[in-house]
Amino acid sequence: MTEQLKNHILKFVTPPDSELQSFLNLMEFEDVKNKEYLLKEGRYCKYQYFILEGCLRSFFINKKGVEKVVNFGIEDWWFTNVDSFTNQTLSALNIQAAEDSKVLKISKSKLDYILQNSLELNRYFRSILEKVRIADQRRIQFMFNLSGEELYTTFNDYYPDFVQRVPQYMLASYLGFTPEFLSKIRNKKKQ
Amino acid sequence: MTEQLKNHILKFVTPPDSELQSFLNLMEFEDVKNKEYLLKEGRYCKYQYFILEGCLRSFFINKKGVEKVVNFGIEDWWFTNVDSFTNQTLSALNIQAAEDSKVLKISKSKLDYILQNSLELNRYFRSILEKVRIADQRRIQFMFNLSGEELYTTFNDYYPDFVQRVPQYMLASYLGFTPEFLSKIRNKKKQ
DNA sequence: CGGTCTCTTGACGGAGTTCAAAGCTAGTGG
DNA sequence: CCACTAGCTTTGAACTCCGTCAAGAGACCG
Repeated sequence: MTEQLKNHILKFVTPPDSELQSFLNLMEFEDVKNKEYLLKEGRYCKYQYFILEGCLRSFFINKKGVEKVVNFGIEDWWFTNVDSFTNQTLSALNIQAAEDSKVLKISKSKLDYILQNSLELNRYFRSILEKVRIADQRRIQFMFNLSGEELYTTFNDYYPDFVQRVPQYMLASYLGFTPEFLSKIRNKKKQ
Repeated sequence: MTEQLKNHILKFVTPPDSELQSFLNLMEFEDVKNKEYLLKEGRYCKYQYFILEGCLRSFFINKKGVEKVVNFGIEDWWFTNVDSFTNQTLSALNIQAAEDSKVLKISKSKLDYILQNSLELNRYFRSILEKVRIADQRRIQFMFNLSGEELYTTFNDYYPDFVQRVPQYMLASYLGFTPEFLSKIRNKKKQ
């Protein structure tokens, strides 16, 4: 079950076997059905999740009562609400399964323990954060630079198979516009 | 000169003195005047910068020839183009001083060397990345949730003194709209 | 004092939203 | 196996926020 995470780690760093094993032993398995919640707004985010299969999303409800999708995560991605998890503050976000999913999770105290001792696992999580930061920065750049239609086609080109996996209204929300508008973009392209 | 960086590090971690010193010894000082470039689009981003005083910004020029500000950095912040720096790819961004500034810089190879050996400095840079990730996530949430006017007033409330430090057109660009529109927001508030 | 850089103002246009209604689709139970 | 429902997507008309363009007014710096 932790074999998949082990392989992921070994793509980035090569920790001593003992360190790696004691880390993997701290991970707990969890099976979540589509639409189940791993975190609800107003609670503390206790875990960081490694997605084995399926898809998670984080979102909040804005003043008008509309869901806003902040992030998606799929296989081999780490997923959490960084803010609530690292600062131990109340979460402004929900985390929910967007498909039936299998995840590994680890609590903050256990992760902290590991990161106080393992050089290589620090390097691993630092690398993960670097990648995520690069993704966030690209996303910000795209949001500034592209029209709604361009955002959609760009996203479609980058992740052609992912687009099939989630409802259109979630994708629209993630890209920053309404489902109605996305529908119009899609139908314009057909002609 | 490196005292300020040392203090910053000690707020997060407590590395052995030898590690800390050898790290600080690798930092190089640079004095930049307002509007000087530390990185130009199409080049490699060779350095990560720690800002001692002043203000840096990163930006790109979009298809229409308009400057888009991606980030600002001020005293006690690390600043770089993560994408170009970590992946050693050509930079899509410029980094420019937005005020007369003093910075410390370190090259990728030197930083990598440090991070292969120092547990505590790995923890430091991981913490920095966590903070930065939290900021990016908040920014994405704001951009989705708030109108232009709300973005401005929110930013104004968070960083009231910073708003005075940069030209309005840079701030408008950073917030994702035009200087004309910002001007209209500001004048509406006066009445 | 002259020039460049920055900010303001107004008229117009367009990308995307809102609201409401209807059309699909898949799952559920009888 | 069909009927029903709930959730998702489509469509269209009116509307709004913000961009574009152009011209002018300040402000700063050599």
